[in-house]
Amino acid sequence: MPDRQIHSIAEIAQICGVSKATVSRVINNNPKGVSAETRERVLRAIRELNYRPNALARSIAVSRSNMIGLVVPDVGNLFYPQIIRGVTDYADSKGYAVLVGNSDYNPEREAQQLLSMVDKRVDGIILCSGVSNRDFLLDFRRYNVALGLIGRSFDTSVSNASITGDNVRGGYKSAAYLIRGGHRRIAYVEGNPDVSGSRERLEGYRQAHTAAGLPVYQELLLSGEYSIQYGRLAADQLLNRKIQFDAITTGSDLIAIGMVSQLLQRGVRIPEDVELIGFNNTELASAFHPALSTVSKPHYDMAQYITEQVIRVVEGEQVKLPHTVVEPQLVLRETTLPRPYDNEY
Amino acid sequence: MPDRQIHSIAEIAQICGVSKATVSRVINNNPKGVSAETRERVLRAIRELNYRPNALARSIAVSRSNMIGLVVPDVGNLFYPQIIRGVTDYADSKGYAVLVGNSDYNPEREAQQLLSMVDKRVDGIILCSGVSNRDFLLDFRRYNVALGLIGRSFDTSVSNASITGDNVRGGYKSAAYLIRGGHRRIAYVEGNPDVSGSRERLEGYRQAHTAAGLPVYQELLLSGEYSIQYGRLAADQLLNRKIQFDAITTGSDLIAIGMVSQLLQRGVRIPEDVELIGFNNTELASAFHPALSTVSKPHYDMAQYITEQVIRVVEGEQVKLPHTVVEPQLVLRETTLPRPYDNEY
DNA sequence: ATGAAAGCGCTAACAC
DNA sequence: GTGTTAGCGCTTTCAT
Repeated sequence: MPDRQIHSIAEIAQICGVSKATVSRVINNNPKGVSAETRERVLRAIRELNYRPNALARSIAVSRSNMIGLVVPDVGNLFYPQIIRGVTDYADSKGYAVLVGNSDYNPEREAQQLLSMVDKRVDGIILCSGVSNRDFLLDFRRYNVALGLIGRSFDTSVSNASITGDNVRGGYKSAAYLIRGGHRRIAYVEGNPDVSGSRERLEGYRQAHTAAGLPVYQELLLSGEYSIQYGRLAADQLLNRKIQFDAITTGSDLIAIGMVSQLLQRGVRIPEDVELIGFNNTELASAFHPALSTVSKPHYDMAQYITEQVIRVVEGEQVKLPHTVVEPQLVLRETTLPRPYDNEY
Repeated sequence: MPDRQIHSIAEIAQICGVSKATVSRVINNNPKGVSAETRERVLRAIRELNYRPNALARSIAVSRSNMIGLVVPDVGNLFYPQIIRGVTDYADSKGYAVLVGNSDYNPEREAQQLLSMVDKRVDGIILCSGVSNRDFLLDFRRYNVALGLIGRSFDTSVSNASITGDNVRGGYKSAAYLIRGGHRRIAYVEGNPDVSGSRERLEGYRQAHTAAGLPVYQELLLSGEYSIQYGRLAADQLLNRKIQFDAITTGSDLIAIGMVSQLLQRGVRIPEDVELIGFNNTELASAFHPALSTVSKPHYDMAQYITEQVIRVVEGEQVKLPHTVVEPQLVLRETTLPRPYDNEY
């Protein structure tokens, strides 16, 4: 059985008959201050003993952990893989490890996760469409960790950087497209109503109606959670309560999938009887059958972008465009009827 | 602007006029060794200064980080949310944070991620259906971190615990069901062929054919990657090459979804013309239209389970059932034709 | 080029 | 009940 040891810089130093400082220099391959031959000797010892420098110890010495925290509502939700991948990819490319946590759309849990990451002294945090209120976040800044927001825009004072889709515009575009198609009773089905994105999309939905001089019916406004299951439930509710509707916009592709699935099962034809538009253009939207019409944003890129910004502030670099909002695009597929559309509104 | 400071135990000690040891005692609410009033005084200072103990410093002092590492092939793949959620849930409940990394099905990348977690001195690692070979893993044990494997079974010497579905049985069951349905040219479409699960499922597929006295045709064996996109591609290949097939088993629901999607589009009826069975019973399988018949395993529970085991070894507790394999179940839905089946083989 | 020593923020053994 | 001290594994300043 080989030696099962984690060695320390002191051991290596002793073995090579040099000081810890010297070993430290070669580890961080400090270009100067160590002769070629000692460097070689040290490197050999390191290799032979399979020595791995203790990053934690290093972190406390330099007050820099090279870790960033990522807190999302629910890593189990099929919307997040893109985000997580974007963050891990960029972080990894810059030598940062990423710590993940779930907030479960719960402000207390979210605060808890955020603080737990502070305890671990992450250099920066990426908070995904949080439920935190402005005051908490503002206060949170006292901990002096770089904070990036994705999917939510506050005033700029609460974070170092943020990127989000324009949810109002997104809600507007999908509703407007349906209105233009002649629909007058468009159901709006949202996920968690506490999330700011939900409220913003609803606002867009309202604006589209107002702009067209149409009323908004309270009974057509549903909300629950961002899941396939809830989509099913919502479809059942609409049908069971015999609420009349001729089209649907949703706050998530997952909800959309659940609804389509259930609607179809109950004999409602899509898009002939009911047109429907999802949200987010996840991988699923195009694969689903029928393929979902939806509102698209480049989540992976957005995740990479916010990670870049956060790391920039960590490393003291200039952050250009700290607060960005991206214009969502309507992607028309099979759950809507074709009609001329040129991204004109 | 409020103070933006991270304080240290020394500051708190000084402010309260006590020693660091005392502050340490109250932080770890060491029940004995500090009077009620000093405790109160210290707690107040902590609260007022918003002091957060440095977990990194603590980690190096106690040689325990309360972090566990999770490395999966691709956090962006829709199969992993369940796993990640299972791991984070259990870890969180026990006070552990989780570090995630992608291996991209690449042995070098995987080794890199594993070592990077060693550097961060995670207490344990959960490796998800890795591509590492036995020798590497065996050698890896030198670093003395608890290792749990999910989705892959080696001989027990390379890990402290493991859990996996019985892929051979899974492959067998789906092929056998199709054979029993009278099919004789069953395409087998896999993801990354380097992953052990792929080979095992293929083995099951072979066994089912052998048991029925049927030949296996090389041209019906495809593999690529675990994605919707590859499923589409595979469907096209089969069709374009005019390869005759009357049923399909796949190594992943994602591949299945891609295939169904493309097959339907090209006018192949499912299940009338071609029956198809997915693998893993992800959330998508039941939501998809038509709902996927598939092979099911309780991934979330498995993830929780392996995390529990890993944490047990970290905490020096007994690990019962360290190496577990779970029997997969055939779940029949709409991509297969109904016929009597009682999980009898 | 190399080493000694102090320091990072914490815990723990021991003394009082 | 509380303080002193050494130590965890590293970096870094300052000598030499």
